[in-house]
Amino acid sequence: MPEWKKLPLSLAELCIDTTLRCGQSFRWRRINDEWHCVLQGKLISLKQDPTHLHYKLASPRKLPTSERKSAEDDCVLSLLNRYFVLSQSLSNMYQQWAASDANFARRATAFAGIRILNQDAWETLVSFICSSNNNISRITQMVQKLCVHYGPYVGDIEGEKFHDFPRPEALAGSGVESHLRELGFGYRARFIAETARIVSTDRPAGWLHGLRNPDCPALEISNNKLEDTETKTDTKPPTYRAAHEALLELPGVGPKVSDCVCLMGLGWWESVPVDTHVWQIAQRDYGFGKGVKTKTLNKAMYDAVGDHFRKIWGPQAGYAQSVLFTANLKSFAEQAAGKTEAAKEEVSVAEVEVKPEESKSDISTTASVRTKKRKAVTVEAAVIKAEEENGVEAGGRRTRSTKRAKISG
DNA sequence: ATTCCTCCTTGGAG
DNA sequence: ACTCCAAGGAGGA
Repeated sequence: MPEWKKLPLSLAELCIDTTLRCGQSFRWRRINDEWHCVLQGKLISLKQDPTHLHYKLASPRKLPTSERKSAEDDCVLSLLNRYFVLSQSLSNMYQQWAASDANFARRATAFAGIRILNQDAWETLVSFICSSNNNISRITQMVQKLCVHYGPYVGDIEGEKFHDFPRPEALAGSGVESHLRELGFGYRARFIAETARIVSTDRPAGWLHGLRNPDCPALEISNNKLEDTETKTDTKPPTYRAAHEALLELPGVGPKVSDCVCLMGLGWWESVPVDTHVWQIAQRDYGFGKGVKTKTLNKAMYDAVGDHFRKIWGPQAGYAQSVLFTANLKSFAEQAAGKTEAAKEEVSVAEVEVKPEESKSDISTTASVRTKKRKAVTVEAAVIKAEEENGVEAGGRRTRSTKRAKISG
C-alpha cells in the first residue's frame, strides 16, 4: 500500500471539497472522505486537513523501488501543482476581488479556497458540450459513461473501477452517436461524436493545445521549451478572443461552452461564461436586465455581463465568477447560508448590508442595438462603456453560416 | 446580416 | 400528472 505524501496548504488556498464538486470537473469521486480521479493515466487520491493536502498514487503498477517511488511522488506533485495552479496565491486574488466589489466580499466569505482547475482541454470541451441545458448530477453521470465505455481502465478503489477520459479518436467512431443516444445523451450525442471526428481528423495534431494561454501560470515550467514537433505551424501567439472564436466552429459549442473551455481548459482566466446562474447573479446583484426589452439573455447582454465583470474584477474575472457561481448553486445553499461552523459568525456580520452600491446603476441595454461595424451594444449605464478603449477588442466576427458550412462539409 | 423564437433529450424537483 | 428547470446551441423565421 503506498503511503500518503503531504503538502502544506491552507483551506483558504485550496478547498478540494468545494472545488471538486462545483461543476468544473465531473470525474472526481469521494469515497470515505478521500477524493479519487484519473489524471493523465494516473489514479490519484487526495484528502485534506486544515494545514495540508495529502496525496498519493492509488495503485502504482509495479513494485516500486524506493527510487522509482520517490520519482513517482515528484511526478504526482508536479501534476497537482499544474492541475490546481498552486503557484498562484488564491487568498491574494480573493482580497483584490473583495476590495473592488462589496458583493464579492459578502458572497465569498463562506466559499474560500475555490480554484479554477487547469484541466485537460479536450475533456473540458466534451464535458461542457454535455452541460448544455443540463444539470451537474446528470453531466457527472454522462461523463462517467464516456469514461467507462470509451476510456482506458486504470484501476480500482474500494471495488469501484476508475477509467481515464477517452481521447478524441476513441469517440470518433461511426457507431458512437447512436450508442451515446442509447446511453441517454440525447441531442448531445451528435455534438460529441462530430466534435471528436473534427478534432481527431480535420484539425492538425496539437490544435486544441495550441489555443492555450501561453501566459497562464500553469505553463511557466513547460513553456520554456516550445517544442518543435507540433507548435511550429502557428507563429502568432493565441489570444483569448481567437481561442473563443476557434472553438465556436465545433458543433455543440456556442459562446458559453466556448468560454468554459477557455477558462477551465485553456488557461484564459478573463473568460466569463455567462450561464443561467451567472445571468441570475448579474440581474440580482449587479443591476442587469432591468430594462423592459432585456429580460432574456441575448448576445449583447452576454457580452455586457462579461465586460462588466472584467471591469470590476480585472483580468482574472472568470476566476472570480466561479466563486459566485458556486455560492449560487442550490447544492451549496446550506454553505451559502453560513451553516458551516467556520463561516457562521462572519456571514451574520456581513449580512447587515445587503445592497451594494453597484446595484443602483440599473444596467440595461437600450433596444437600439445599432450594430454598424463592431459597436456591439449601446448601454445606458456609464459603467460599461468606459471599457470600449480598454483593450478588449472584438476580433473578426465569425458568422454562423461559416460554422454550418464547416459542419456539413 | 443580425436578431429572435422554437425545438431539442433526459430526468429530477416542485 | 404536469410544469419547470438544469453551467445552451442549432436552425429557421
